[in-house]
Amino acid sequence: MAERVADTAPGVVPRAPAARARPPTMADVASHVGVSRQLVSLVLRDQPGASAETRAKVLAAAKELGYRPDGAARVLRRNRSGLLGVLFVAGHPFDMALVENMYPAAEQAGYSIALGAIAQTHDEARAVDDMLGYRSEALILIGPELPPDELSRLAERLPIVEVGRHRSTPGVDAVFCDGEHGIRLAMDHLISLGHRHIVHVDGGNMPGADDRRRGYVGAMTEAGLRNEIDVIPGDYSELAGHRAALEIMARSKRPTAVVAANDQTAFGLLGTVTRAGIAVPEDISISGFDDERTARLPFIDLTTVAQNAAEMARLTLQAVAERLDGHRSEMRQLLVEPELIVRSSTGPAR
Amino acid sequence: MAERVADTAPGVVPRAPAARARPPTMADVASHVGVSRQLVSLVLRDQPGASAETRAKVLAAAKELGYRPDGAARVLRRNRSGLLGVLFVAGHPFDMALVENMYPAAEQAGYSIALGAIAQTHDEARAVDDMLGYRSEALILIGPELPPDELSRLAERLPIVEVGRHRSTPGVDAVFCDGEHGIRLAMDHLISLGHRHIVHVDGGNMPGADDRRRGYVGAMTEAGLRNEIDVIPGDYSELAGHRAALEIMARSKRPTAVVAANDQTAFGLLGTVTRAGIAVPEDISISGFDDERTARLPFIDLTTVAQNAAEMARLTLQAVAERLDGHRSEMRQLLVEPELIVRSSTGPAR
DNA sequence: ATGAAAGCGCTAACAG
DNA sequence: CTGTTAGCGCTTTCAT
Repeated sequence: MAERVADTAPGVVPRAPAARARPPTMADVASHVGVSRQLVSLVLRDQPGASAETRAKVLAAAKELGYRPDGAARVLRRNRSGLLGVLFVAGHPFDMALVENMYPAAEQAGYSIALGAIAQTHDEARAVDDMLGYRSEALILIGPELPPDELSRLAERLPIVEVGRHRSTPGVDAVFCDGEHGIRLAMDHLISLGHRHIVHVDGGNMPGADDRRRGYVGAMTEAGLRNEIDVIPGDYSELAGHRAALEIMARSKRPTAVVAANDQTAFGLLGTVTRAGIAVPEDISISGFDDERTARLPFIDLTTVAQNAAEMARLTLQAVAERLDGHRSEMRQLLVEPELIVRSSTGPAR
Repeated sequence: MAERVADTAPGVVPRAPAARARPPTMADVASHVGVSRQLVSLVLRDQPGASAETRAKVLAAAKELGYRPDGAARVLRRNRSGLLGVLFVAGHPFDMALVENMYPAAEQAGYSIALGAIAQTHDEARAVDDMLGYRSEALILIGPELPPDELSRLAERLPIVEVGRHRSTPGVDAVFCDGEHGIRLAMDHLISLGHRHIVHVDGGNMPGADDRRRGYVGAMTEAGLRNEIDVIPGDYSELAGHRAALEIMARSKRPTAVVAANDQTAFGLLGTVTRAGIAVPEDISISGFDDERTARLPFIDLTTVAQNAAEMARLTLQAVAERLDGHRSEMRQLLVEPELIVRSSTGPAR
């Protein structure tokens, strides 16, 4: 691999060898002020028991010395880490949206977040292990793929919340979006636009995909379109959308609308048919699910079913707090209602 | 917000109140086997000093009791966390690719990774604070936006590596891709295809954008196209690509090729012109930078400059290890050579 | 090969 | 309001 050491920019003198001094401890702060360690502890935790004067002096000294509390020591002593392990799949846009919303939700509940990415290089079991190693007090699993019995086993040790899917895993809380209803919203919209030949590109066995498929089948059935039911298998990926588009374009009789199981699949469909010269929505309507960031881009402008990530994060933290602080022990499943966002990728049936 | 508690699936009996027993300690394992704590410690750390028989018994007991070492206690005692703080921007695809590659690189070097997401809800300073709170031994900042002097100040406390940009920040190591050379590769490719009117949509002041702009200007100049130099301002986003596409389409004399500062901008360009019925590459050629996952999708198939994320992660960990284990104190800047990947978004000038 | 003693930096319970 | 004492779970001497 090509690699070399670049010259340091001319004129820039590298600093003296960074002296990595032992970071200051509470005792350092205390002796600097001339009080006891414990008093410093009180002040830094905003506990009553120190005079305003002492308080000010301690705070000043802490800042001056660049003191930072040692998390390890605190955790050890308190026997609480205040940490919530959040697992997400690297590269799944909606997972990232949930993660972003977990930060403020956790902060409000008085917890902080330890992130674990799931990737080819780092599987879910490893990530769970990491979080357990950090002494996480609860685990928030975004779209977990771990088998339910393993989660149940984990749930005996600490509270677990599955986000984005619900498998009625014993002992495990779940926060998820009503996928069946969400797809029905999209279907109602399309049917009201006159579409009858509507294809669903499903999500295979990805989290929540079965609900969405059920929504499609239910809506078609109730609209008297049982004979038109047409599910193309997929897996929530752009590639699945691409493949489905190729299949559809090869048909002699094309559908007038496609309901994708998620936004990524919808992008695959949209990108592929557009490049083939098929106009959206004039020739074919396409809808997605998630309302990820890219769905809102003006050149995509995808009609989609929005999952409310902020609300899901809020409910997740509520569930966690009830377990940790409220001593709830019965499992809960919290449902968030989705919302249809109509944009320009859907239009009247031709 | 719509919300309700879903019924627990029929037939599923929620488990008994999960008894959150105090996790077993080393002492528990020791007394279970009938040896001392210290011996258990040796065995679990694979240190010599225990008989094969004892070793086996200890391991068995640990597994049986579901023992997990307490990270906090270990860190406290060893006075090393073994943790590397990795900061990334939530939703930046190439950042995620780097993160993925950091895991195996860190593991090989004997470190583990603490992840900090940078998002609207959680700015870079907060994320740095989090990492410092976990007692990270070094900070790996992917495309940092923090001012250089702040980084320099941090670097007095612990090793810092900037990944993806280089600002010759005193005391801070940098691992980055040669953006100037990368863009020149793309330019050479386009010029050899006969393009002369080539536009660059730049990355404004995003990490690495200045190098890439310099590459464009240099290549144009050397090709005798100084008068054709044409830079449209951008910011590495799809939206910037979209806006640039609108501007280009409104012109009476359109360029025959566009060199985008990164892949996201290229997607914005590609998506916008394609939907407007302009054919790529027949009517216009488009190239990107990064080679993120989506660039490889068949319906995008973007000609782009690949940054080698695995190599960058490897060098990053090398830099960290040299500081932490090898006691290097001079700053280093490590350059990774990019590679042009020709796909179907570029073709001969019309 | 095994164990005893000490202590990492902090906080909790209690005494002054 | 301030200080004392003790100990979280582990690793590191050092002695046996």
